[in-house]
Amino acid sequence: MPEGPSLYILKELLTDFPGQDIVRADGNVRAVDPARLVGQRIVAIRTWGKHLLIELPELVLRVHFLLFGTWRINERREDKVPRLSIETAAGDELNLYACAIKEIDRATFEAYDFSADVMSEEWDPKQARKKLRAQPDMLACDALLDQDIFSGVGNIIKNEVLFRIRVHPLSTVGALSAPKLRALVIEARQYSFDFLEWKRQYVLKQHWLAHAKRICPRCDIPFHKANLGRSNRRSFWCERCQKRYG
DNA sequence: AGGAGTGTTGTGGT
DNA sequence: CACCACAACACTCC
Repeated sequence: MPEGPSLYILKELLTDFPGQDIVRADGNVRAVDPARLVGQRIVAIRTWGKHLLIELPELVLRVHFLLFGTWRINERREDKVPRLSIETAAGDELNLYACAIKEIDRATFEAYDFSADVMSEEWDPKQARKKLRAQPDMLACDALLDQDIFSGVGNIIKNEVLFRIRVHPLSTVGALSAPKLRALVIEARQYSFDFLEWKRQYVLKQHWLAHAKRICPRCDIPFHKANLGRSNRRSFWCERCQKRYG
């Protein structure tokens, strides 16, 4: 469940946790000693793209769910041992599974640039365009997955955004017209919020137009499918309606 | 049953 | 040093 919108939903589900004291912490996490968390108060919970940040007085936990990570709130999976399980004085419980958890230092925490997070109120499209213009040779399919530019965008969003704006994944960023570059940035956020709403309604998959699809819904011809770019991730595109720039 | 994938990091080779 | 390919991680679904 790891693209930005899913983390946004997770953060919403955790609104009761800030201000609460941790009374129990355990799990098979290796990089952090759960015992250290006991007695600390949860100061804040934030997300940056696909990162969940749990701020405590003495440390900040960075949780990344990678490809397979899951969570349960006020319930447990019967079949899996949590990577980390936290219980608060009020009896709320957060269980994290199959994720990468590490402690980050204060400076790293404070250096997070929320203007790069497509889900953030601080999202700054102008900054994103500036970063894109600075890397003209970068492929469109790589640009969208670059977490320093579009934090929170994952492979599904990548494919859907490129389809929406009719841009071929192998286009170079520098060859995009100003309006296309603008559209890329606008849709990266817009689609992410569409993703969010569909995810809430459990109807995300049925709204996919390109990702994992075989036929272009606009042209009714087969999509092309290949692992493209430096990221070498799955791309689905229509040779007829997605123009290749550059 | 086997394989692929909503992701990232680290290692080792060229 | 830059760039790459690939492994590892770990789970669900087709």
